[in-house]
Amino acid sequence: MKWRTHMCGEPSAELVGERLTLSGWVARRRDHGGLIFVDLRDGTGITQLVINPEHAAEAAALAHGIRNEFVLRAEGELVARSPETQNANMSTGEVELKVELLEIVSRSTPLPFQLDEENVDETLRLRYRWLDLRRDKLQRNIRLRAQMVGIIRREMEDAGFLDIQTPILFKPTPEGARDFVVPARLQPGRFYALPQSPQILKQLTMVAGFDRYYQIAICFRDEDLRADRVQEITQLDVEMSFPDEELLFALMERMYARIWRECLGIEIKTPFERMTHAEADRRFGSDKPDTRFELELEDATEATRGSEFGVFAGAEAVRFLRVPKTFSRGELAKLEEIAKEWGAKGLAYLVFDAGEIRSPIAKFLSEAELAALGGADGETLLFAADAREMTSRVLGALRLHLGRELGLIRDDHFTFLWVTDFPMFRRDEESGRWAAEHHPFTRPTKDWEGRFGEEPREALAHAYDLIVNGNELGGGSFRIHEPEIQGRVFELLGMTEQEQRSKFGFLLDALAMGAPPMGGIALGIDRMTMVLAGEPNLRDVIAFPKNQAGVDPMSGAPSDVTQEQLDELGIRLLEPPG
RNA sequence: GGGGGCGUAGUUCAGUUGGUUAGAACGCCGGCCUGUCACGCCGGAGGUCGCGGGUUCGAGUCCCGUCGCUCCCGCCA
Repeated sequence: MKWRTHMCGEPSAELVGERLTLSGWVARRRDHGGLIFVDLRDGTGITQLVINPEHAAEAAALAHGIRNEFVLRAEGELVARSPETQNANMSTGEVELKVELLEIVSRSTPLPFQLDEENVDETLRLRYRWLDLRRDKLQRNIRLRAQMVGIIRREMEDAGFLDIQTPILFKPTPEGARDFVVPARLQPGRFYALPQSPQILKQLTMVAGFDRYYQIAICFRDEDLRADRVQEITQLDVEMSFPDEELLFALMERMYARIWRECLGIEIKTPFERMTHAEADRRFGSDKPDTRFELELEDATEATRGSEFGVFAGAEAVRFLRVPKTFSRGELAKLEEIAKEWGAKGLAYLVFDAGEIRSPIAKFLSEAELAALGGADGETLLFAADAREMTSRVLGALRLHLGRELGLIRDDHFTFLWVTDFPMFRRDEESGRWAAEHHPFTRPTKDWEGRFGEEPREALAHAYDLIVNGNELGGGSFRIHEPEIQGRVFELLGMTEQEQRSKFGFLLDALAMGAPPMGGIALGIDRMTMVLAGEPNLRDVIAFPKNQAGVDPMSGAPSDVTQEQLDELGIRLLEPPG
């Protein structure tokens, strides 16, 4: 006995007259008392079964008891539907299976939610994830993800990269995100950490002479969650010795072109556009600009240097957006609210409306200032005057908001962009210390190699991000392979020599024993799938995700452990779990 | 850690200025139905209105607290 000769999405006019066996789930049953119709579904599609008591009395008797999501095996002849009974909405709508033999393989209790219901509570969906995953959209997303990962592996293998696995139980890293920590029974009182990234390990594979490494790696970060953020992310991790940026970029571009071609049937333009971080910030107020629409930032710092309007005169930077629309008072209030959410103290504006300027600040601006700004009728200028970084933040956010609100974004487009020459360091607000913008193993650009320590604020890194439609897909850098440079970076980040040894001694030792120049990239597989599927919720591209509190409503993880387990690990809880 | 939103039947939702027995659709159970495809028709069961407290003659509705979920900020090298 065969479970099936075809999948449920396969029957077509060409198979009419053949004897088929199908197995699948009951998507719907329509019981007419005599005739019974069943929509039988598997991962490939749906075929209609017709059960006629005159042809198959036994099957018909059985079929009255069928309910949604039962698993059936049906055998019969594939027949053409008469023209008036064809269903143009189904790919298999010209045919149906005239059932002769029917078997109920598995039954289902009534479902906790209906599979065709939208907006079902997410906790409920996660609790019964096996049902949720049967739904069209999730089937599509998860299959798309698998297809994409398949392409990635083939491209990486074809380019000569080796899939090398790195450990999941590794060493706590002092910087970056909070570690997930795992107690080590064999070393009482000591802990492993789950890797936030295989960064150091992949560098060591380069020192070890493997030359080209890749891995579909899971990375763990114990931080709060968001719609686009989970604790365990999957990334394509890549590293090469004697790196060549053009080669690396070209490899990624070829890979993405193939993914978009094979998964979506879309030809994307290669090579991707490139832009320095400084340019991205100047033009778009963002380090991950959405370049699907124009609307760029303009600078009025010089033009308003001696302005009577004190807010402009006193600000480190005065920048603005020139929006091709006149806004009402209410709309401007809304925009101001958004600006404030992002840290602005207020929102100054000039509305050039029918020959007049509507603005509470116009009276403070001189003819020369207004001339320099150059507003045309029908335009609104929206200003941010603040520390330069804040103007980027506020106007960058407003730009995105307006892009969406005014329908400027072509959402059938995919614009890929390399952002290069990132700053090497940033000031950590809390500690006042320097922190690595990318990670502490990133090398400075050639220009800054000898002097990054003198002006850390200005120093540029040989680091790059890959952006699509304003989403960061991932980023990479060329690494430091000289132990002395690595030591200087650690020092600048505030690490004593002793700390360097205890935390990264093994890396420094490795770099001191013939380390090749190296560089690579890491690209988020989850986010890539989101973009590819047009899916705004990260959890809908992950088969078994956790909720925002890091709980899996299906299994109940994380859960208690027994006292024996705790004793074995030498762990005592300060409080019993709530 | 902070802010916004939500919580009523198995599910998705409605529920008026606080007022009789809390409704609808789908699902479920029973019956009828031979061309449906969200099949149709008739009947039925199903509710701790998240939980606790308060105001009131009377609370799903108002107030306070609490829990859960969700979105955002912080955080995420």
